[in-house]
Amino acid sequence: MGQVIETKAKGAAQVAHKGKAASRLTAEDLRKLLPLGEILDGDCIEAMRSLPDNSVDMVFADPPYNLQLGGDLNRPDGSHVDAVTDDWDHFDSFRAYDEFTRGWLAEARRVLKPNGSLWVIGSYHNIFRVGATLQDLGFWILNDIIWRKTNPMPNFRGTRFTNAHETLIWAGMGEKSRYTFNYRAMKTLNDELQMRSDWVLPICSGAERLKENGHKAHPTQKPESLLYRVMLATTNKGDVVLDPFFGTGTTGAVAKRLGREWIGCERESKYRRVATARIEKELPLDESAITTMQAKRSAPRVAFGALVEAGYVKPGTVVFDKKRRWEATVRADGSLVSNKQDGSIHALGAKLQGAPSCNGWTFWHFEDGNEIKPLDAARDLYRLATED
Amino acid sequence: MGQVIETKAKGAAQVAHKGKAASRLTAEDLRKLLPLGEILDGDCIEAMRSLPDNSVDMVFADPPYNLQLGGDLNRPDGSHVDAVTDDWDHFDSFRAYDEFTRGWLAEARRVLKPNGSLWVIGSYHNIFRVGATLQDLGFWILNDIIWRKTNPMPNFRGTRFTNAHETLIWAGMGEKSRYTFNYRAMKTLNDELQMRSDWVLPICSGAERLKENGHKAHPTQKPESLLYRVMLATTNKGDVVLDPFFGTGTTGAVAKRLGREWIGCERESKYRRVATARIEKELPLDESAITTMQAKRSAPRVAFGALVEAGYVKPGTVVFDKKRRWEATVRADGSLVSNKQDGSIHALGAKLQGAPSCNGWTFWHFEDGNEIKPLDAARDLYRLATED
DNA sequence: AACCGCGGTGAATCCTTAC
DNA sequence: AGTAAGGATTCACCGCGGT
Repeated sequence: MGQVIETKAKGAAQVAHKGKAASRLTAEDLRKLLPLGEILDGDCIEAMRSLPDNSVDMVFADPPYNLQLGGDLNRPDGSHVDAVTDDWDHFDSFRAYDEFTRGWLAEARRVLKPNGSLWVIGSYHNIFRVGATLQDLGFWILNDIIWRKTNPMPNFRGTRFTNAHETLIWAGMGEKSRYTFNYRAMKTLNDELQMRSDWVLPICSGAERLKENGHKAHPTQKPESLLYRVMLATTNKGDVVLDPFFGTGTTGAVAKRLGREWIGCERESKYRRVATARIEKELPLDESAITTMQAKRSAPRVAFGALVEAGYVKPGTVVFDKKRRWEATVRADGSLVSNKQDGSIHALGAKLQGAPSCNGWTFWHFEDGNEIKPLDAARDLYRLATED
Repeated sequence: MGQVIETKAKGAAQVAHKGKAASRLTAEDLRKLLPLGEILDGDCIEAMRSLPDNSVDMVFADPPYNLQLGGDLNRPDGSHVDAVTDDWDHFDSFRAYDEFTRGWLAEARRVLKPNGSLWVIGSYHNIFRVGATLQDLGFWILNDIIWRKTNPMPNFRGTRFTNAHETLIWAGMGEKSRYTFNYRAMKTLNDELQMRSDWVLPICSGAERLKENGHKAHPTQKPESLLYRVMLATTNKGDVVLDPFFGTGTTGAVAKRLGREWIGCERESKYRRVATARIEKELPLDESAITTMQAKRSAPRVAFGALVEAGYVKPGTVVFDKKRRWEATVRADGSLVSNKQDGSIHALGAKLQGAPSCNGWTFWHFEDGNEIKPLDAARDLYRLATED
């Protein structure tokens, strides 16, 4: 396991196993021909060519996103944002990126078993192109999955919405082909509720983030929790998982832990080295432990603006404190305005009282019929109505 | 408002207003030519042809995505695309959908102002194709937004993840083009945290869901809260919003409420009828309720020198950063001097910190009695006093 | 010991106006 | 059109060192 081999060394095997011949081999024969637990050196399309047809159960791919970043970016405190500027993420045009995408997807398709499935992760920069291309190649999308990051990087310049998620596509080989989906495992993992298409997970940081000389070893290391859920959901124990963009080997580490076989492709020797050492250290779980990891459910935070949007509090509503010392009017964005001063329910409450802070939910009240209620009461109603 | 007109009736106008001629008209002239508050009858590509170039501030589109509905597909030239339901022919079906998509997106692009923006909503069936196509046409994606449904329909057969979200794409006209984004309003709406790319909103149900004879009037009616957030974020009061797939008029209803102008296209007379009645009943909010928190950038610009001239900050005043790592003295012309270095409040702050830039208004502080205040506080006072 | 403040950082298509 | 200057802008989490 973890051994790095040269693509070239598989040259002979490639010829022997390609084409229909492979289907005449038994499953066990086929498996013996696969470089299980190895990181293939070189361009992923080339490397995949060394693998036989119809031999892999699942492909997980984290391709370059083609970010097309502009100049430097600094945080409001002046510190510099460490961007992804590596050569491997640079393409000359959408066309060039599409060609690259079509190339590796076609190889992945050849290598996949008829009932295998494909996962790809990406952002809005590339995921629409990837999705359209894989549909063109005959893949059948089963779900798109949203990874909602609990701790994304903010938008420092206040120019757009915080980019707080990434998208994964899960696809089968065709409309009629079968695929593995461990429904019960997912439901158990999710407190006996069906697992949804949005997954709330933190980004990879802390001890899990691999470092070399104090710097991150890879700019885009994915969290193990993400791969954990992917594999638990759509592979069985002993299945073969191929990752064409292996990087620092998150896929390999999680596969080993969960008792899946793995094959990686990675052209940067530095990443291969880091991944090999990482996976070496990983210990397989025993079977009983595999089902114990539980997903945390977080209490939903409700913004006052959401109540306004949803009509629980109408713009124009007059609100006031309990002693009616101050009055304010609700505006469309959930701000309050009062006599030339305005702000959020919390900020305006604080400003008017001259206090450092204020809980607007309990400070401000409104009339409901002839009752006087705090904003908090409207929030309770909203939570009841939108509960999962 | 709410009147339904025939596309054909605009035929003459169409010729007169198309092309470069439109750009020579004043904004007010142009607006008079637009069918504001009307639902254009017919295929949306045809209907959009009746609108002048560069005349619309925002397009919100909820296109059909069911690839089996061949009857919904028309080529850009208006000709009908035969339904292709054979599973072996999915490629052709995608191609027809792409053609249709390219057709309406191209018209939307022509009609949009140079600094306008486009919203499209879809699911994994179509959104990847739409996203790739709009990139190909030159649109520049600003965000992809996830509408995370609080109450999605479960996956009854337990064969996949619960499809609990839809995807929206927000795009500007090009990489360099500007666009409207009401950052402060969004931050306020989200309790003083940046609005993220994942929006948690309930699906449209209950009293909001339009019914006819006890059955839902439209199969995919969108919640008003979704349109509310879209319009509040990316349009200003009085802006023109075009919806090429108007359906039961959620876009029109919310636009009217928020003081935006709207134009719809809808080929089904039943939907036009329902939408017209619905929008008729909608009441606009009054102006003060529509007002939202304003960006600091929109406040009149004040030179620091003006504060010195007016005596709000006296020459010779010692200013310092919050941690008192640096000190400087105010000179008569509004520059600062510190230990042989000098410059504007911004330039000197940047120089001393070795930072690429610095906001001198918030960086430098001064003593006022025994309080320490940022220069920004003096600017606020000056602005209040010199308000017109 | 537990808590607090500070510094660091993460797949990011991240400014606007005047001259 | 290009350049220079003004000045607006951040959330969650982790580790460390001091109290």
